[in-house]
Amino acid sequence: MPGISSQILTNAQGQVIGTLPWVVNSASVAAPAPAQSLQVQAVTPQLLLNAQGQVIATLASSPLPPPVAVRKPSTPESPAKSEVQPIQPTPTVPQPAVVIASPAPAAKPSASAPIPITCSETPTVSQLVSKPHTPSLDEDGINLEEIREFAKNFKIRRLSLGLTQTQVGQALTATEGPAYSQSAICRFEKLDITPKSAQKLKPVLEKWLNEAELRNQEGQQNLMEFVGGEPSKKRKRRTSFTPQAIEALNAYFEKNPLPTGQEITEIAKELNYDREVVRVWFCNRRQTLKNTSKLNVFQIP
DNA sequence: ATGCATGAGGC
DNA sequence: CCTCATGCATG
Repeated sequence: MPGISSQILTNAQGQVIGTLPWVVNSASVAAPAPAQSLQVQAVTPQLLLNAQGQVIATLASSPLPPPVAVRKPSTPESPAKSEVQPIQPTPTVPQPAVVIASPAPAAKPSASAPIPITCSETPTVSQLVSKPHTPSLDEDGINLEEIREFAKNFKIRRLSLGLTQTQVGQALTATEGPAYSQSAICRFEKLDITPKSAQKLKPVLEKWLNEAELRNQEGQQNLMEFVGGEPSKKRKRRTSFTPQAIEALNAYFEKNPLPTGQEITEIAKELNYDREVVRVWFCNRRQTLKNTSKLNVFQIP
């Protein structure tokens, strides 16, 4: 899928509110406007990137258009059905012609600075008062909002590049640095992981994505090549519990999510499953509960 | 997208 | 044995 790139529109919070597909290296401009192009005529937003290729601001020749409908670029392979849903118009204030997106989420050790230092001018009341940002840090000082923000952003930008989770995973393992699988990408996007994991993944994905977007602009999409299935140990075949067993296990779990060795043995015998399998089931059950009740709380795609 | 499995680190 | 971070395998 060469030549396809997109322009990303962001609001003051650096949230992506839309993407504009465009043709990069087409032979000429003689071609009539793409049939399915958006109706954002007259508006020619520009992207301002920082050294890391991050979007730090967008320029619009006129007042920003009303929430632009996102056009889902057809993904090359996976028939992915429900990948993107319309982006809800972010509850933000009127957009000026020049909006400065989130100040490059680079290094930000802890909470945000108290009062924004402005030029030698006396701060206005609104400046002092408007502190609407509730960083909602978690117990470990992780900015959950920022994570959610990036996750949402990541998915949109990934799709804009026409990449699947699998491709990202492969590319990620191909290039240097931490490697992650499709599963990891999926879980990150839907925040089905602990805030800690998310924060660890974020920089990796961020870096990779920026590089991918750069290559894409340069036409070369040679970021993907390779992928050799290496020898993998033989795994135990995945156990498939019967609906009845699941029901029983859940019942036991409700009674006591942390059964003792004895109890596990009994449950295993009762349901006629390998003891170890039952033990792992409880472990996974507990883990799932934790993961789906953190960053995740609120969303339901 | 998720369910079950693996392995490291910690009591 | 548990928790955690991850991934292979599967519906």
